[in-house]
Amino acid sequence: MYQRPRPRVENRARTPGQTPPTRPETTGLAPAQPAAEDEAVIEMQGVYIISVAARILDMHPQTLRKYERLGLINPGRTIGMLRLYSAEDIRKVRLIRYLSDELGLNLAGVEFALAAFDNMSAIRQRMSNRLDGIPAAQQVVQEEMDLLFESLSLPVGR
Amino acid sequence: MYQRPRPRVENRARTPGQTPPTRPETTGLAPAQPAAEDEAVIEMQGVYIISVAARILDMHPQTLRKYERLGLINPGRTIGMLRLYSAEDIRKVRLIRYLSDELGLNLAGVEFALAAFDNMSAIRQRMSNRLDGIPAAQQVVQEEMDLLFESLSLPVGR
DNA sequence: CCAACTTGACATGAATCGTATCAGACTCTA
DNA sequence: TAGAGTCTGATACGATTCATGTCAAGTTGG
Repeated sequence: MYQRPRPRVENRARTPGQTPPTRPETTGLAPAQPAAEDEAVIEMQGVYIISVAARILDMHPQTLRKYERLGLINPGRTIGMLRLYSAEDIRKVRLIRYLSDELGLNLAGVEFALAAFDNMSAIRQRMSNRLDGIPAAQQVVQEEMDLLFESLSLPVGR
Repeated sequence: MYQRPRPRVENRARTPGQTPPTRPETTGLAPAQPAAEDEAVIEMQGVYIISVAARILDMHPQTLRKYERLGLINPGRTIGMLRLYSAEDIRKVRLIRYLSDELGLNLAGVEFALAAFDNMSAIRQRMSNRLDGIPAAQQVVQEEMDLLFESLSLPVGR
């Protein structure tokens, strides 16, 4: 696990379009601003540069870069190529970490699982669409596919 | 990969109920009988003790024991506790090997994938049952779930 | 301006995996 | 019944993977 100098989080939610906050990504540097919200509580809706995302996730920036290199995540970029992590990206990394740390999957397994989730979501949508005129059947599919996702014992919020 | 002394396979298909053939499981011992059928061609319908199963699969017996210890497979047993591998067991090991060797999953990932397959199969069956009175919907579910399984790019026959 | 970012390479320690071996007891075929 | 083969359980090995860490040289942006 990425070792924090102090259990502190200071990144505030920001609206997209603004310039990202610049903060050191290296270890050992004390935060310049006091924390206002807990990591597990903050309502994320902005975008963050890699050092901020790493601090939110309590992971090493190199780990995030590696995930991107492997195609597991796809954070946006500034015009100058700086990585920008959205709330969705953060959520996805948390899922990756869950699959890796809690379930013990290696990154090939994580890739397989993520692809399976995507395929399941897509098929679910396709079935729902095709059953548009049969509400009863739509209901069955919704319920059963919900069960299927639950059976994978994933953390809340996908 | 389990290194064979010679690329030879001599196990014949046997009907269940008969006593299993006894053959050395250790490496370096030359087969006592010449091969009659190719591994990839034989129609398997019998049960095999571990040394024979290992030879069919070209894997080390210890690997098969480890898979069982991890709950990945569940070969039957003789009254005297000798492992008996059915054709279904052999097929499952081949799937495990595909997930491991070709897709690069570790054993935790294999376990996750196998469980996901089982859950998908079960949900598919449940949906089909619940849509018993709506053939059109049943058809949709069958087609889409087929697509879902295909999307996992598994080797033929599961 | 200059701190923080970029890419790319390389190193480390811990963990995993398939394979391998050993000991002592048990099974089952010939 | 002799003995080849299997059983459980432990331990060990080299190769590989993973998260982390560091370095260099160049670029971005408050």
